[in-house]
Formats: sequence, C-alpha cells, structure tokens
Amino acid sequence: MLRAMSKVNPSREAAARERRGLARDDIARAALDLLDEEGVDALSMRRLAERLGVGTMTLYGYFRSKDELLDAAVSEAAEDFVFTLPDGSLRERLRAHQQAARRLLARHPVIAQLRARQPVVQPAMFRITEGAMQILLEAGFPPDEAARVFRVLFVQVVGDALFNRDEPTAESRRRVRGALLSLPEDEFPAVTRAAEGIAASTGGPEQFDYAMELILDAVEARAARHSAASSHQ
Amino acid sequence: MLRAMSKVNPSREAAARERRGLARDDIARAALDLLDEEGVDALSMRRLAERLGVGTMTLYGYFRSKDELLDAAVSEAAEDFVFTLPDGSLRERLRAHQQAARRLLARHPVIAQLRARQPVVQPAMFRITEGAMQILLEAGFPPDEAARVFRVLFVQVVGDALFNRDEPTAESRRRVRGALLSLPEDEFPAVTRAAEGIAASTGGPEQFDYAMELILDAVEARAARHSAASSHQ
DNA sequence: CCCCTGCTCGTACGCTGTACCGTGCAGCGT
DNA sequence: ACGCTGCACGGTACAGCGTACGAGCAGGGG
Repeated sequence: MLRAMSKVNPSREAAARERRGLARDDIARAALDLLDEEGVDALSMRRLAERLGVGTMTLYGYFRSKDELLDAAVSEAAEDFVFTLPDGSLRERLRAHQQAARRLLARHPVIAQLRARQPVVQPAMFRITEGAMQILLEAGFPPDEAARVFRVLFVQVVGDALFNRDEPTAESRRRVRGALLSLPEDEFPAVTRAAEGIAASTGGPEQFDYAMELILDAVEARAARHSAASSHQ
Repeated sequence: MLRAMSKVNPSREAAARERRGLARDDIARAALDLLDEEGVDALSMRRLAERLGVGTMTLYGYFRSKDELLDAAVSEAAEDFVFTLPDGSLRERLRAHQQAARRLLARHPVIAQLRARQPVVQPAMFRITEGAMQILLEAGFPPDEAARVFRVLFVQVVGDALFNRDEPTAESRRRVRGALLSLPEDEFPAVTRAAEGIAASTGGPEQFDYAMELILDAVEARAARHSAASSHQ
C-alpha cells in the first residue's frame, strides 16, 4: 500500500485533471476575484466552491489548506504587476517602479493584507524585487546595501497600502480630526496643533508621494557617494 | 420602554461591577497577555472567559464586540510605551523615539498585526504620535509637513515589525536564500546576485537601523532647509 | 418584605476549516 | 469487450468560532 507504486502512470493524474476544466490557476484566480470584490474575510472555502460550481472538499484536491490557496491567490495577483525598466536617473527609475507597485496594491489591496499574515515567498513576487534590484545595482550600490534599500522601499509601499488604505474621504478625515481634537490639549499640544495635517497624512496619493520623494532624497545621496567611490578607485 | 429612563441611578452599575473584581481594564489586560503569549489567532472569547473564570457572554457586558475588546487590548499595550523626550539633535531625538517605538512593538507584536486590520484611533496610541510631533515641530517643520514626516516614520516602524518580524535565524535565512537561489538565474539576475543580502535584509535590528538612518538623512536635510528659511525671514 | 433592575451566563444558531470516507467514472490490462 | 483499479469528487461530520436571546439570580430602594 505504501509502496511508491502510485506513480506508475503520471499521465493519469494530468488526464483526470483535464476532464474537468478546473485547474489550480483557475481556482486561484477565482479566489482572487472574490477577494478583490468582497475583501479578505469574505473568502471561505464553501463560498469559493459554490462560485466555482464544485463541492467544497474538491478544492482540497488542489490545495492542501486554505493558506496554500491564499498564497496562490497572491501569486496570481502578482502576475498583474506590469513594469518595464525605463531610462532616466536613479530617482526617475525608482519612482516609476514604486508607482507600478502602488498601482498593483491599489488594484489588489488583499496582497498587503495577506502579506501581513504570512511571508509569501513565491516566484511571482520576486519579479517585483528583481526590477528594483536591477535599478539599484546599476546605480552602483553593492548588493548588500541594495537589498537594504529595497527593503525600506518595500516596507514603505506595502505599509502605505495597509495603513493609509482609506483615501481621505471628507468623512473619514473628519472622523480622524474629530478624534484628534477631542484629546486634552494640554496633554497633546503637538498633536492638536497639527491635527489637520495628521488627518490629511493618513491616506491618499499625496502622502505616498511625499514618502517616496523623502526616501529617494536619501537614496540618491547615498548612490552619489557610491558612484564617487567607485570612480576614483 | 425606549424612554431615556435607564440612567436613573448611575451608581448602581458601578456598584454591581465592583461586586465582581472584574473591570474593563482587567479584561483588556488579560486579553493582551493571551495575545502576547499565544498570538492573535489564539484569542477567542471562550478561551479568554475561561482564563478569567467567567462565562463567555459576561465579556459582552463590558465590550460590545470582539473588535472593541481588541481595540482595548491594543490601547492597553500602548500604555507600555515609555519615552521621555531627550536633549540632543533632531536626529538623536527621533532616533530615540523610534527605538522606543520599536521596543514597544517587540514586546507586543500584536499591536502591528491588529493595527493592520483596523485603524485604532485611541488616546493611548496618540501618546506615541505626540512625542514625535513635538520633536518635529520644535525642529521647525510646519505642522502639515511634520505630520507627513511622522507618517513615513510610523509606516516604517510598524511595517518593520510586521514584515521583518522574524529575526533572521540561521534557519529562516537559509529558507529565504534557498527560495531565492531556486529562481531561474537568467530571469532574475539581480535577485540571485544579491540573494545573500536580500535574505539578510528581511529581518533583524540591522535592517531597522539602516532604514531609520536612511530616512533620518532626508529628514535632517529638510529640517535644515526649514530652519534656514525661518532664520532669514 | 417585595419588587425591580441589573449583571451573569447556558443554550443555540449560523458560520468556519478540514478529516474521513463512500461513490462513480475513466483508463488500462487481459 | 470486460472487469479491475486508482483517483477525483463531494456529502457528512466535528470542533471551534462570534454572538443573539433570555432565564436566573442577587442586591438595593420603596
């Protein structure tokens, strides 16, 4: 029974899969659609199976667990990352890359939320890493520092998608400002003084752009140091 | 029935609460302990009630929902933030503040995870904001920009706690590096070249320190611009 | 003393992820 | 052509979740 004889005919499995039109990617894509439409809490194995017109347990023939399915959904989402390395300065190139990442995260907000639960080390995700690393290496950063710089940008862009999620609607901004202004002014002088700015900084493209330009200032400065060092060596 | 007569004797409620030794804060603290010990998925209303020696539904006399309880637990955690504004340069002060924030998030990792789910606008959290805003305002930043700078730092420190959670154990780093090196080298030249650095950059205090120093470079530069502008006005 | 008001919490409902296992069919060997 | 066999499928079941409902009960005010 436990003999390794089950693989006598490997085409059997593939053939059986093909009978049904169902494939691993189809399920992952359907899961992603559901996630995009209704959010991360709305995805249950039963709902997804129903939507696909199959039994719940059928899904476990393709994925060992719900977590594995979520991983696949994130990979599927990462396929939508479109970026072609442009010409230009380091700053312009990194800016273009980060904007592409932001667009991806805006289209699939679940990526950030799921990434916060599990690390997700999948090839599709590394396509994003690859783009940024090429830019940084070509700018003269040594590999180790390039990785550190990338990580800072990564944390910022995903963190922005997570924490600055709500674009500052008039309503949501008012709510934040209300909370801020209800604080005792003597205990929170700085916060109350800047209440308006804090409410504005909790979301929206302006905050993202500010964060990127700020960090790119520093990255550019360090790049200059590196290229200077390499040129007079 | 719907008359607002229920508040005839407000002391009754408090007295009844006092009979039992149970108070809102006690429950929140117990929830936080459970979260710290066993993680966010381990906290269920049943388990928490059992640990407190009360019936499950009793908790709903103190909190309208589990989410409200989680909010209170985060606030409780935020009480552990200890920071006294030091003397020194802008850089030194911000560094001290961010290190304090990092210590808090290391002691209570759930803060970051729960913050990723819901915004949590609670007074206790604003104590952290207040410290940073004081530093930035005193350094000459106008309130709106101070808020933006704070937000960048906030995203970085919470994002670091979330995404760079695992300190790079030899084991975990090996796993990441393994995933990186299994990528096709011709498709991912930059990633494979910097694989070692990428694995190292996914966690640990070195990455956090690098991120902070990088961002502080840029913050310092902008602060100089502001203080220069205000001095010759 | 009795009633009334409030906290407490047992029970129950609808949901979750998934282990187990019976069913039926497609493909191969004879 | 026929029977066997391996496997995809999915119904049922279980443990656990958040929480609505309402019964029970104790303590204070009339």
